[in-house]
Amino acid sequence: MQDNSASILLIDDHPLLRKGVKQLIEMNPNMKVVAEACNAIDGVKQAVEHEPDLILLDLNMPEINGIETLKMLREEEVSSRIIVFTVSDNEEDVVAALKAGADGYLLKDMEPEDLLTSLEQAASGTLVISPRLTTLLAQALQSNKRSDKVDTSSLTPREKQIIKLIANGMANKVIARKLNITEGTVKVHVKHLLKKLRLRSRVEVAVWAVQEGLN
Amino acid sequence: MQDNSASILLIDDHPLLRKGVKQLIEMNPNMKVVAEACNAIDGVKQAVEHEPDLILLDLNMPEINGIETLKMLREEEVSSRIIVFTVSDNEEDVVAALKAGADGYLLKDMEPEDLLTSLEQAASGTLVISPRLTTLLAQALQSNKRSDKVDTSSLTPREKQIIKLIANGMANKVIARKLNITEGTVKVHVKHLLKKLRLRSRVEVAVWAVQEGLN
DNA sequence: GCCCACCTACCACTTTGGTGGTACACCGGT
DNA sequence: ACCGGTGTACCACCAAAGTGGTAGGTGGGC
Repeated sequence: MQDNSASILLIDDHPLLRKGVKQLIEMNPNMKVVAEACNAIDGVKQAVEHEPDLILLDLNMPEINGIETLKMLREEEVSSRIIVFTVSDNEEDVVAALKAGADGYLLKDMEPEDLLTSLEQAASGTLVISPRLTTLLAQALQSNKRSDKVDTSSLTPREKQIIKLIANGMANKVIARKLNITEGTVKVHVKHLLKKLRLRSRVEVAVWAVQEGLN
Repeated sequence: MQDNSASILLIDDHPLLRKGVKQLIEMNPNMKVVAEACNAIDGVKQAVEHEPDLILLDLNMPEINGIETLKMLREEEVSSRIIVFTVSDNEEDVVAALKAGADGYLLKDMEPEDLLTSLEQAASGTLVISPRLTTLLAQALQSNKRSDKVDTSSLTPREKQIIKLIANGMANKVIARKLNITEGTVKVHVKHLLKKLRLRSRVEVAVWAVQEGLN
């Protein structure tokens, strides 16, 4: 806050890389590295102490990995924007990072000048993502299509309909009213679909349906 | 299958645009427009009849919109790759299309040559997405962070823990064993968190937790 | 015509879930 | 030293969910 340059914290277990990134960043007078850390514990400590505008966080770290670190930072209610900065273009990592609340995901193989502009954007509040990851993100959203372990095909239309209503949190009685059938009949359908899906309660049905994207 | 060029079906209510796209596509000898349709019903019919390699689908259509059309095509078990081709860079549209199983999402303001290469990629099985949509997709995945309508802050650690277990489909008894407390105590916690979250059953808790990404 | 899958309905029954209340122990803050 | 929040436990009670079985009506397919 003393000057108008964005303060940055680097968390990465690789000293050489920190050095390089720091040099790069400080070529831009609008940004300044105010602290560095080589592991999660120290990173969280520095973050709490400095409350930087941006945190550049590596995913591959010994002991506690980046995602965990991210969660720890969120627990501490650090207000900084957290940008994951890593070599991993693995779908799971990207999705996990974003779900954990990352404000950006940049790959280490970016061109230096692109990195700088991305960081400036991030500092100004934009969610930044390496363009290479577009397809990955789209696939993550599509998640339903793939991996239908349970054979949803054996379900009758009525059963599918009731699954959706259960996934909306409705009780048997409410479902019965909505479909103009008796509660007993709803129970019959529920019983059958539980058998078919090999689940043990409507709660499991609900979470399964939501995760499968049956809306 | 007769020749090795990719067959394409255009579904768009705008004849002029169909004409333009068709001309563009047929500049590439590897692709061929085999049919056109100006609405959902006709589109599905043509799709079933021709089973084209690719379907270019507009979202803004009278009567039945593109997303619904997409679902209808999936219902018919059409094997074609379906590429949404639209002006809408609206997050909801993109997400809905991908969740409904679109194999691509391209914006109409693309450069013609980029469109051609994207279509070629799509025909060869790649999921194609207009680069402009990256940030949008990322935001969709982050969905948890934003819009905490319910004040999750008032929950005690124990309650949060139990919410997660409920979201895993566990019964009170199972939760009790896992936490080494009595079932009665679990019920107490459930009762309290239902009040705090203003929900009416553990099923609602489960779907809320899953949607909020509390894993 | 008959069979089969599906949807519907009713029954009795057990288990699980949710409500209301009281109570005690622990801990951190005033 | 007292208070409030938290976690634990017990109780009784009623509501909801799930199980087993039987059974009638419908519509499509052989």
